Amino acid sequence: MVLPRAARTQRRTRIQEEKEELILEAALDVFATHGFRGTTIDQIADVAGMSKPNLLYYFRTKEAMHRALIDRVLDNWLDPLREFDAEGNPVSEIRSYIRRKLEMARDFPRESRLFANEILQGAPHIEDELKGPLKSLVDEKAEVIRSWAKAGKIAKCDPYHLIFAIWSTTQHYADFDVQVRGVLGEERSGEGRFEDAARFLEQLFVSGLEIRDGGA
Amino acid sequence: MVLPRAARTQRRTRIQEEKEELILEAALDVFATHGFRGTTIDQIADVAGMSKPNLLYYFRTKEAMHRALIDRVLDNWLDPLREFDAEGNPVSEIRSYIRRKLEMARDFPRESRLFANEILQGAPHIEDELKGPLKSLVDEKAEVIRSWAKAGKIAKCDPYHLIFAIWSTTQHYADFDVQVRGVLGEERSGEGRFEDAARFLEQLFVSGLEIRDGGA
DNA sequence: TGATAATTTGACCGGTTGGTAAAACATTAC
DNA sequence: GTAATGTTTTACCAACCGGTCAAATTATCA
Repeated sequence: MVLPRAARTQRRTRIQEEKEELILEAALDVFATHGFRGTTIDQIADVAGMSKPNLLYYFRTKEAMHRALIDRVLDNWLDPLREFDAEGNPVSEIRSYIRRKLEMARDFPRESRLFANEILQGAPHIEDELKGPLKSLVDEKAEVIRSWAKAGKIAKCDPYHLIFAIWSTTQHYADFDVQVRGVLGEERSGEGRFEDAARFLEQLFVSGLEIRDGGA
Repeated sequence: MVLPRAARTQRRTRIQEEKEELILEAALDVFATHGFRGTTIDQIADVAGMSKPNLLYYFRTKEAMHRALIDRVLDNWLDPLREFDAEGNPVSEIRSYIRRKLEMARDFPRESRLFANEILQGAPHIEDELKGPLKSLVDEKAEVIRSWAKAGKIAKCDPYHLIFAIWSTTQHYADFDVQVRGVLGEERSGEGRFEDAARFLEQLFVSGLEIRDGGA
């Protein structure tokens, strides 16, 4: 038989698993920097070190590769938020959420950029996920934050915009990396910038959410 | 004569000015959502309501359109930071900088996304601007912020990362608009979200930068 | 009005793109 | 070993891409 992988019920051979991984790795590289439409199959094949028809044997279309990547990334992307614990100490929960997101920006910048590209271009492939699972999870965690505020453990604030602020500030170091490095200059563009960012952001959010006399 | 606009020394006709504007308007639409490589001249021509050769009469290449847009946007993009006044009151300067950036995200989302796309894709067309004029301006303003901190007017913090945080949180509402609206749900996706965001961000940054006993 | 310059169009071109067909080659199962 | 299955390659195609050209049309102005 000559059916490509997607048509089979079960993953079979070792070679399949390896090649699919190799392809997705290459595809991540290219999609992350050029977006869906700006990416060509030839480019991916080139990075993966195989011929285009060979690549198309494993993923029948460009869409299929993109979808496989998006599914995987979206899931990982939400992990740090899932860990957000309602029972924990508010300040340290927020602090460690920031730290985890920042680590992801540092360790998986391509994944972050793939996601950013998708959203920037109007999320044509993941609108349902945004309005479904993603929204549900955020709703749930927003409720946790709201209850902390109500209990007087942190300052009153809109929990949704708090989450947006944590997302944007942390992902900025992956998505806008070129700009960050351009502005910081060569001498401050080492990995140390992530520690500086962590220090700053923890300070900002922790003291920004501290309860004080003037409240609200 | 039949020389396209770029070759002429002076802007001549009314029709030229109108058409160029029309084209850039259309190009902004398309570039902002598909990025440079993902955009086709046909698409732009279509949105602009003219034929491709006609469009190419005004801008000889896709690059030329993109460059014209980028130049214009980059300049506007920096305006709010330029207004940042060393002599003003620190807290209200930061507050109004946030407000201005948020207004830009609300009123010029396509411009923000064009810029974001360019950075995401590695800033191939504006690397020089990033390391030159942009860096210089940020360096200058960072020095102002540092002096405020030294004078005890705001909490000590890394001024570069403060600026990054303001950029990312505000632009988030333009660049990640689909996601923001998806998460907030239909009922909170009106223009009111910008006011909520402003309230939240002003609170976050102002009290996050306030001097307190345990200070930084 | 007519001459001149500015604008618009349709037909076209070479290169690239996403994807296919079929056969050659490699691997595995018996 | 050999038959069946899985993998890779070569050759290809139709559509699309950025861009050109020359002719047709329209605006400008003496």
